[in-house]
Amino acid sequence: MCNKNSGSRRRRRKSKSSSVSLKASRKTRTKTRKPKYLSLLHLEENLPQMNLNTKTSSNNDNNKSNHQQQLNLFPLHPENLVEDKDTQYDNVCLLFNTTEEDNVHAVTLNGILDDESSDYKNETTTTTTTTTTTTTSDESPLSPSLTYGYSGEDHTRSLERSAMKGKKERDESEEKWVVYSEVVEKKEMEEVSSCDGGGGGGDGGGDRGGAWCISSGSIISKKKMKKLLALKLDYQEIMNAWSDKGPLYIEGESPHTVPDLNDAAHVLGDVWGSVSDVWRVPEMVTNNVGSFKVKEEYEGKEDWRRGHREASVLRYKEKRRNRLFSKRIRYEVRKLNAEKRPRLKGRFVKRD
DNA sequence: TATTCGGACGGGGCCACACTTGACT
DNA sequence: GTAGTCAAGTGTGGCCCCGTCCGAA
Repeated sequence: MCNKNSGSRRRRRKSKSSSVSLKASRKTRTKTRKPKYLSLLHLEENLPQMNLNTKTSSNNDNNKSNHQQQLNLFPLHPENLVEDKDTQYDNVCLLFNTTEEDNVHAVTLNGILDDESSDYKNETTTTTTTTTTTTTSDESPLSPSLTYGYSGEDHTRSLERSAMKGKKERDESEEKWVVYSEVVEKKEMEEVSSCDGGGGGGDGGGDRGGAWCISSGSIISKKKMKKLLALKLDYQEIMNAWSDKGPLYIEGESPHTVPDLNDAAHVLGDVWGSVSDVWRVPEMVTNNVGSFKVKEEYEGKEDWRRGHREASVLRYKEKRRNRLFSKRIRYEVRKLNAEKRPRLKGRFVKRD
Protein backbone atom coordinates (compact mmCIF):
# COMPACT_ATOMS: atom_id res chain seq x y z
CA MET A 1 0.00 0.00 0.00
CA CYS A 2 2.44 2.56 1.13
CA ASN A 3 5.48 2.72 -0.91
CA LYS A 4 8.14 3.33 1.62
CA ASN A 5 10.83 3.31 -0.91
CA SER A 6 10.00 6.66 -2.33
CA GLY A 7 9.92 10.04 -0.70
CA SER A 8 12.35 12.01 1.35
CA ARG A 9 11.29 10.29 4.49
CA ARG A 10 13.04 7.21 3.52
CA ARG A 11 15.95 7.41 5.81
CA ARG A 12 18.46 4.74 5.62
CA ARG A 13 18.40 2.66 8.68
CA LYS A 14 21.57 3.13 10.60
CA SER A 15 23.58 0.13 9.78
CA LYS A 16 24.36 -1.51 13.02
CA SER A 17 26.69 -3.92 11.39
CA SER A 18 28.69 -1.17 9.76
CA SER A 19 29.16 0.63 13.01
CA VAL A 20 30.01 -2.50 14.80
CA SER A 21 32.33 -3.58 12.07
CA LEU A 22 34.70 -0.87 13.14
CA LYS A 23 35.50 -3.05 16.04
CA ALA A 24 37.87 -5.83 15.39
CA SER A 25 35.56 -8.66 14.68
CA ARG A 26 36.74 -11.99 15.85
CA LYS A 27 35.98 -13.83 12.72
CA THR A 28 33.46 -13.55 10.04
CA ARG A 29 30.76 -16.08 10.26
CA THR A 30 30.95 -18.78 7.74
CA LYS A 31 27.53 -20.12 8.40
CA THR A 32 24.68 -17.74 8.02
CA ARG A 33 21.50 -17.94 9.92
CA LYS A 34 18.47 -19.46 8.44
CA PRO A 35 16.58 -16.72 6.68
CA LYS A 36 13.06 -16.30 7.87
CA TYR A 37 11.47 -15.83 4.54
CA LEU A 38 7.83 -16.00 3.92
CA SER A 39 7.20 -19.02 1.90
CA LEU A 40 4.96 -19.04 -1.11
CA LEU A 41 2.50 -21.02 0.87
CA HIS A 42 2.24 -18.28 3.42
CA LEU A 43 2.01 -15.69 0.72
CA GLU A 44 -0.74 -17.65 -0.82
CA GLU A 45 -2.60 -17.60 2.42
CA ASN A 46 -1.77 -14.14 3.56
CA LEU A 47 -2.10 -12.16 0.41
CA PRO A 48 -5.85 -12.45 0.41
CA GLN A 49 -5.88 -11.10 3.91
CA MET A 50 -3.72 -8.24 2.90
CA ASN A 51 -6.22 -7.41 0.26
CA LEU A 52 -9.02 -7.63 2.72
CA ASN A 53 -7.27 -5.30 5.03
CA THR A 54 -6.64 -2.59 2.55
CA LYS A 55 -9.01 0.24 2.67
CA THR A 56 -11.27 0.09 -0.29
CA SER A 57 -14.74 1.36 -0.49
CA SER A 58 -16.13 -1.93 -1.59
CA ASN A 59 -14.47 -3.79 1.17
CA ASN A 60 -14.99 -1.43 4.01
CA ASP A 61 -17.73 -3.48 5.53
CA ASN A 62 -15.70 -6.57 5.21
CA ASN A 63 -12.82 -4.77 6.75
CA LYS A 64 -14.75 -3.97 9.84
CA SER A 65 -16.04 -7.42 10.22
CA ASN A 66 -12.65 -8.82 9.52
CA HIS A 67 -10.87 -6.26 11.52
CA GLN A 68 -8.84 -8.81 13.28
CA GLN A 69 -7.59 -10.32 10.13
CA GLN A 70 -3.99 -9.50 9.68
CA LEU A 71 -0.92 -11.16 8.46
CA ASN A 72 0.45 -14.12 10.20
CA LEU A 73 3.33 -12.34 11.78
CA PHE A 74 5.29 -15.39 12.66
CA PRO A 75 4.94 -17.84 9.88
CA LEU A 76 7.90 -19.83 11.06
CA HIS A 77 6.93 -19.90 14.65
CA PRO A 78 6.98 -23.44 15.89
CA GLU A 79 3.32 -23.34 16.74
CA ASN A 80 2.48 -22.22 13.30
CA LEU A 81 4.62 -24.86 11.83
CA VAL A 82 2.79 -27.45 13.77
CA GLU A 83 -0.44 -25.97 12.73
CA ASP A 84 0.50 -25.92 9.12
CA LYS A 85 1.97 -29.32 9.04
CA ASP A 86 -1.19 -31.08 8.12
CA THR A 87 -2.26 -28.58 5.58
CA GLN A 88 0.80 -28.12 3.53
CA TYR A 89 -0.33 -30.54 0.97
CA ASP A 90 -3.66 -28.86 0.90
CA ASN A 91 -2.07 -25.51 0.40
CA VAL A 92 -0.16 -26.79 -2.53
CA CYS A 93 -3.35 -28.12 -3.93
CA LEU A 94 -5.05 -24.82 -3.40
CA LEU A 95 -2.22 -22.93 -4.87
CA PHE A 96 -2.44 -24.74 -8.13
CA ASN A 97 -5.87 -26.10 -8.02
CA THR A 98 -8.20 -23.50 -6.69
CA THR A 99 -11.82 -23.39 -7.49
CA GLU A 100 -13.95 -20.70 -8.97
CA GLU A 101 -16.44 -21.03 -6.20
CA ASP A 102 -13.76 -20.09 -3.79
CA ASN A 103 -13.68 -16.74 -5.50
CA VAL A 104 -10.17 -17.34 -6.55
CA HIS A 105 -9.17 -17.80 -10.11
CA ALA A 106 -7.38 -20.92 -10.92
CA VAL A 107 -3.75 -20.36 -10.39
CA THR A 108 -1.41 -22.54 -12.30
CA LEU A 109 2.02 -21.90 -13.60
CA ASN A 110 0.70 -22.01 -17.08
CA GLY A 111 -2.21 -19.90 -16.11
CA ILE A 112 -0.04 -17.30 -14.53
CA LEU A 113 2.28 -17.22 -17.45
CA ASP A 114 -0.44 -17.24 -20.03
CA ASP A 115 -2.66 -14.69 -18.46
CA GLU A 116 -0.02 -12.31 -17.46
CA SER A 117 2.20 -12.74 -20.40
CA SER A 118 -0.68 -11.92 -22.66
CA ASP A 119 -1.40 -9.03 -20.41
CA TYR A 120 2.09 -7.83 -20.55
CA LYS A 121 2.41 -8.43 -24.21
CA ASN A 122 0.07 -5.54 -24.59
CA GLU A 123 2.26 -3.38 -22.46
CA THR A 124 5.66 -4.47 -23.55
CA THR A 125 6.14 -6.02 -26.90
CA THR A 126 9.68 -7.00 -26.21
CA THR A 127 8.88 -9.82 -23.87
CA THR A 128 9.33 -13.21 -25.42
CA THR A 129 9.64 -16.61 -23.94
CA THR A 130 13.20 -17.04 -25.04
CA THR A 131 14.68 -13.78 -23.98
CA THR A 132 16.88 -13.58 -20.99
CA THR A 133 14.97 -11.55 -18.50
CA THR A 134 16.30 -9.29 -15.84
CA THR A 135 14.03 -7.44 -13.49
CA THR A 136 14.86 -3.88 -14.19
CA SER A 137 11.60 -2.11 -14.64
CA ASP A 138 8.44 -1.64 -12.71
CA GLU A 139 6.56 -3.42 -15.40
CA SER A 140 8.76 -6.39 -15.13
CA PRO A 141 7.30 -9.58 -16.44
CA LEU A 142 8.44 -11.26 -13.33
CA SER A 143 5.88 -9.68 -11.19
CA PRO A 144 2.98 -11.59 -12.63
CA SER A 145 4.27 -14.72 -11.09
CA LEU A 146 3.67 -13.16 -7.77
CA THR A 147 0.20 -12.15 -8.69
CA TYR A 148 -2.77 -13.95 -7.41
CA GLY A 149 -6.00 -13.84 -9.20
CA TYR A 150 -8.15 -11.71 -7.03
CA SER A 151 -10.97 -9.35 -7.31
CA GLY A 152 -8.81 -6.46 -6.20
CA GLU A 153 -6.61 -6.54 -9.22
CA ASP A 154 -5.55 -2.95 -8.95
CA HIS A 155 -4.42 -3.41 -5.45
CA THR A 156 -2.60 -6.53 -6.36
CA ARG A 157 -0.88 -4.65 -9.11
CA SER A 158 0.12 -1.93 -6.72
CA LEU A 159 1.52 -4.56 -4.41
CA GLU A 160 3.50 -5.93 -7.27
CA ARG A 161 4.83 -2.51 -8.09
CA SER A 162 5.79 -1.89 -4.53
CA ALA A 163 7.52 -5.21 -4.34
CA MET A 164 9.30 -4.74 -7.60
CA LYS A 165 10.28 -1.24 -6.74
CA GLY A 166 11.84 -2.53 -3.60
CA LYS A 167 13.58 -5.16 -5.57
CA LYS A 168 14.83 -2.63 -8.00
CA GLU A 169 16.56 -0.78 -5.25
CA ARG A 170 18.40 -3.88 -4.39
CA ASP A 171 21.19 -5.07 -6.49
CA GLU A 172 19.87 -5.55 -9.95
CA SER A 173 22.51 -8.02 -10.80
CA GLU A 174 21.50 -10.04 -7.81
CA GLU A 175 19.18 -12.24 -9.73
CA LYS A 176 19.08 -13.20 -13.32
CA TRP A 177 16.82 -15.50 -15.19
CA VAL A 178 18.40 -17.54 -17.84
CA VAL A 179 16.62 -19.71 -20.29
CA TYR A 180 17.89 -23.19 -19.85
CA SER A 181 17.61 -24.11 -23.49
CA GLU A 182 19.95 -21.30 -24.40
CA VAL A 183 22.60 -22.52 -22.03
CA VAL A 184 22.15 -26.07 -23.14
CA GLU A 185 22.26 -25.10 -26.75
CA LYS A 186 25.42 -23.16 -26.30
CA LYS A 187 27.03 -25.94 -24.37
CA GLU A 188 25.98 -28.49 -26.87
CA MET A 189 27.34 -26.56 -29.76
CA GLU A 190 30.67 -26.56 -28.03
CA GLU A 191 30.38 -30.27 -27.41
CA VAL A 192 29.49 -30.94 -31.00
CA SER A 193 32.49 -29.11 -32.28
CA SER A 194 34.84 -30.79 -29.85
CA CYS A 195 33.43 -34.25 -30.28
CA ASP A 196 33.39 -34.05 -34.03
CA GLY A 197 37.02 -33.22 -34.03
CA GLY A 198 38.32 -36.06 -31.91
CA GLY A 199 35.76 -38.80 -31.73
CA GLY A 200 35.55 -39.84 -35.30
CA GLY A 201 31.86 -40.48 -34.87
CA GLY A 202 29.90 -43.69 -34.85
CA ASP A 203 30.89 -46.25 -32.28
CA GLY A 204 34.43 -45.13 -32.27
CA GLY A 205 36.65 -44.37 -29.37
CA GLY A 206 34.89 -41.16 -28.58
CA ASP A 207 31.98 -42.99 -27.12
CA ARG A 208 32.47 -43.30 -23.41
CA GLY A 209 30.41 -46.26 -22.52
CA GLY A 210 27.22 -45.04 -24.05
CA ALA A 211 27.12 -41.68 -22.39
CA TRP A 212 24.65 -39.25 -23.82
CA CYS A 213 27.16 -37.71 -26.07
CA ILE A 214 26.40 -36.68 -29.53
CA SER A 215 29.35 -38.61 -30.79
CA SER A 216 27.94 -41.85 -29.44
CA GLY A 217 26.15 -42.48 -32.63
CA SER A 218 22.82 -40.91 -31.97
CA ILE A 219 22.43 -38.36 -34.69
CA ILE A 220 20.02 -35.64 -33.76
CA SER A 221 19.30 -32.56 -35.70
CA LYS A 222 20.08 -29.25 -34.13
CA LYS A 223 16.43 -28.42 -33.97
CA LYS A 224 15.74 -31.49 -31.93
CA MET A 225 18.79 -30.86 -29.90
CA LYS A 226 17.31 -27.64 -28.71
CA LYS A 227 14.43 -29.52 -27.27
CA LEU A 228 16.45 -32.07 -25.48
CA LEU A 229 17.48 -31.89 -21.93
CA ALA A 230 21.13 -32.50 -22.20
CA LEU A 231 22.10 -34.58 -19.21
CA LYS A 232 25.46 -35.98 -19.99
CA LEU A 233 26.72 -38.61 -17.67
CA ASP A 234 29.97 -40.37 -18.02
CA TYR A 235 28.63 -43.71 -16.92
CA GLN A 236 31.89 -45.53 -17.30
CA GLU A 237 33.73 -43.18 -15.00
CA ILE A 238 30.92 -43.26 -12.51
CA MET A 239 30.92 -47.03 -12.49
CA ASN A 240 34.65 -47.07 -12.09
CA ALA A 241 34.49 -44.64 -9.24
CA TRP A 242 31.84 -46.71 -7.51
CA SER A 243 33.36 -50.05 -8.27
CA ASP A 244 34.91 -50.34 -4.84
CA LYS A 245 32.03 -48.79 -2.94
CA GLY A 246 29.42 -51.43 -3.23
CA PRO A 247 26.22 -51.41 -5.23
CA LEU A 248 24.87 -48.21 -6.65
CA TYR A 249 21.36 -48.96 -5.60
CA ILE A 250 19.73 -49.45 -2.28
CA GLU A 251 19.39 -53.08 -1.48
CA GLY A 252 16.08 -54.53 -2.43
CA GLU A 253 15.17 -51.70 -4.69
CA SER A 254 15.18 -51.98 -8.36
CA PRO A 255 17.31 -49.45 -10.11
CA HIS A 256 15.45 -46.41 -11.24
CA THR A 257 15.12 -46.36 -14.93
CA VAL A 258 16.63 -43.39 -16.57
CA PRO A 259 14.72 -42.58 -19.71
CA ASP A 260 16.56 -42.29 -22.91
CA LEU A 261 15.88 -38.79 -23.97
CA ASN A 262 17.33 -39.52 -27.32
CA ASP A 263 14.48 -41.83 -27.94
CA ALA A 264 12.46 -40.52 -30.83
CA ALA A 265 9.24 -41.00 -28.93
CA HIS A 266 10.37 -38.48 -26.42
CA VAL A 267 11.78 -36.12 -28.91
CA LEU A 268 8.50 -35.73 -30.70
CA GLY A 269 6.07 -33.22 -29.46
CA ASP A 270 6.39 -30.85 -26.62
CA VAL A 271 9.62 -31.54 -24.89
CA TRP A 272 8.34 -30.48 -21.52
CA GLY A 273 5.28 -32.58 -21.86
CA SER A 274 7.21 -35.64 -22.83
CA VAL A 275 9.85 -35.16 -20.24
CA SER A 276 7.33 -34.58 -17.55
CA ASP A 277 5.61 -37.77 -18.56
CA VAL A 278 8.83 -39.67 -18.56
CA TRP A 279 10.02 -38.32 -15.27
CA ARG A 280 6.66 -38.13 -13.63
CA VAL A 281 6.89 -39.03 -9.99
CA PRO A 282 4.00 -41.16 -8.88
CA GLU A 283 1.65 -39.07 -6.82
CA MET A 284 1.50 -40.30 -3.27
CA VAL A 285 -1.47 -40.13 -1.02
CA THR A 286 -1.90 -40.90 2.61
CA ASN A 287 -4.47 -43.08 4.14
CA ASN A 288 -5.83 -42.70 7.62
CA VAL A 289 -3.06 -44.65 9.21
CA GLY A 290 -0.45 -42.40 7.75
CA SER A 291 1.14 -44.72 5.25
CA PHE A 292 1.69 -43.73 1.69
CA LYS A 293 0.18 -45.26 -1.32
CA VAL A 294 0.51 -44.58 -4.98
CA LYS A 295 -2.44 -42.54 -6.01
CA GLU A 296 -3.12 -44.54 -9.13
CA GLU A 297 -3.85 -47.52 -6.98
CA TYR A 298 -7.05 -45.95 -5.88
CA GLU A 299 -10.16 -46.88 -7.70
CA GLY A 300 -12.04 -44.06 -9.28
CA LYS A 301 -9.35 -41.46 -9.55
CA GLU A 302 -11.73 -38.70 -10.52
CA ASP A 303 -13.88 -39.30 -7.49
CA TRP A 304 -10.85 -39.32 -5.36
CA ARG A 305 -9.61 -36.06 -6.79
CA ARG A 306 -12.94 -34.35 -6.44
CA GLY A 307 -13.49 -35.52 -2.92
CA HIS A 308 -10.03 -34.72 -1.81
CA ARG A 309 -10.17 -31.30 -3.34
CA GLU A 310 -13.45 -30.49 -1.68
CA ALA A 311 -12.03 -31.61 1.61
CA SER A 312 -8.99 -29.48 1.03
CA VAL A 313 -11.08 -26.45 0.30
CA LEU A 314 -13.16 -27.06 3.38
CA ARG A 315 -10.10 -27.41 5.53
CA TYR A 316 -8.66 -24.27 4.07
CA LYS A 317 -11.82 -22.30 4.72
CA GLU A 318 -12.04 -23.60 8.24
CA LYS A 319 -8.48 -22.72 8.90
CA ARG A 320 -8.97 -19.28 7.46
CA ARG A 321 -11.90 -18.73 9.76
CA ASN A 322 -10.04 -19.78 12.84
CA ARG A 323 -6.87 -17.97 12.04
CA LEU A 324 -5.41 -16.04 14.91
CA PHE A 325 -4.38 -12.57 13.85
CA SER A 326 -3.51 -10.94 17.10
CA LYS A 327 0.10 -10.00 17.42
CA ARG A 328 2.02 -12.71 19.05
CA ILE A 329 4.79 -11.88 21.45
CA ARG A 330 7.58 -14.36 21.15
CA TYR A 331 9.69 -13.07 23.95
CA GLU A 332 7.75 -11.56 26.82
CA VAL A 333 10.90 -10.29 28.47
CA ARG A 334 11.72 -8.20 25.46
CA LYS A 335 8.34 -6.67 25.58
CA LEU A 336 8.83 -5.76 29.23
CA ASN A 337 12.19 -4.28 28.46
CA ALA A 338 10.84 -2.29 25.57
CA GLU A 339 8.03 -0.95 27.71
CA LYS A 340 10.47 0.15 30.36
CA ARG A 341 12.85 1.70 27.86
CA PRO A 342 12.76 5.50 27.70
CA ARG A 343 11.31 7.03 24.55
CA LEU A 344 11.23 10.27 22.73
CA LYS A 345 8.40 10.66 20.28
CA GLY A 346 7.99 6.96 20.23
CA ARG A 347 11.59 6.23 19.56
CA PHE A 348 13.89 4.62 22.02
CA VAL A 349 16.46 6.96 23.44
CA LYS A 350 19.64 6.31 25.32
CA ARG A 351 19.52 6.10 29.04
CA ASP A 352 21.57 8.81 30.65
C1' DT B 1 -18.41 14.54 -16.23
C1' DA B 2 -13.76 15.50 -14.96
C1' DT B 3 -10.65 17.51 -11.78
C1' DT B 4 -8.97 19.03 -7.32
C1' DC B 5 -8.65 19.01 -2.44
C1' DG B 6 -8.41 17.41 2.14
C1' DG B 7 -9.37 14.05 5.73
C1' DA B 8 -8.91 9.22 7.02
C1' DC B 9 -6.41 5.20 7.07
C1' DG B 10 -2.70 2.01 7.35
C1' DG B 11 2.05 0.23 6.55
C1' DG B 12 6.45 0.57 7.82
C1' DG B 13 10.75 2.96 9.51
C1' DC B 14 13.09 4.64 13.43
C1' DC B 15 15.20 4.34 17.94
C1' DA B 16 18.13 1.62 22.17
C1' DC B 17 19.21 -2.34 24.20
C1' DA B 18 18.41 -6.85 26.40
C1' DC B 19 18.33 -11.12 24.68
C1' DT B 20 19.16 -15.03 21.35
C1' DT B 21 21.95 -17.49 18.24
C1' DG B 22 25.80 -19.56 16.30
C1' DA B 23 30.78 -19.84 15.65
C1' DC B 24 34.82 -20.52 17.89
C1' DT B 25 38.18 -21.66 21.69
C1' DG C 1 31.97 -33.89 24.10
C1' DT C 2 31.17 -29.87 27.04
C1' DA C 3 31.45 -25.32 28.84
C1' DG C 4 32.55 -20.64 28.18
C1' DT C 5 33.21 -16.46 25.34
C1' DC C 6 32.22 -13.33 21.87
C1' DA C 7 30.00 -10.92 18.14
C1' DA C 8 26.28 -10.60 15.07
C1' DG C 9 21.56 -10.63 14.71
C1' DT C 10 16.75 -10.24 16.58
C1' DG C 11 12.69 -8.38 18.74
C1' DT C 12 10.21 -5.10 21.29
C1' DG C 13 6.53 -0.52 21.51
C1' DG C 14 5.08 4.15 20.38
C1' DC C 15 5.33 7.85 17.31
C1' DC C 16 5.63 9.83 12.87
C1' DC C 17 5.83 10.09 7.84
C1' DC C 18 3.87 9.37 3.64
C1' DG C 19 1.30 6.88 -0.04
C1' DT C 20 -3.28 5.59 -1.10
C1' DC C 21 -8.19 5.88 -1.02
C1' DC C 22 -12.46 8.22 -1.23
C1' DG C 23 -16.01 11.56 -0.66
C1' DA C 24 -17.08 16.39 -1.22
C1' DA C 25 -16.67 20.60 -3.69
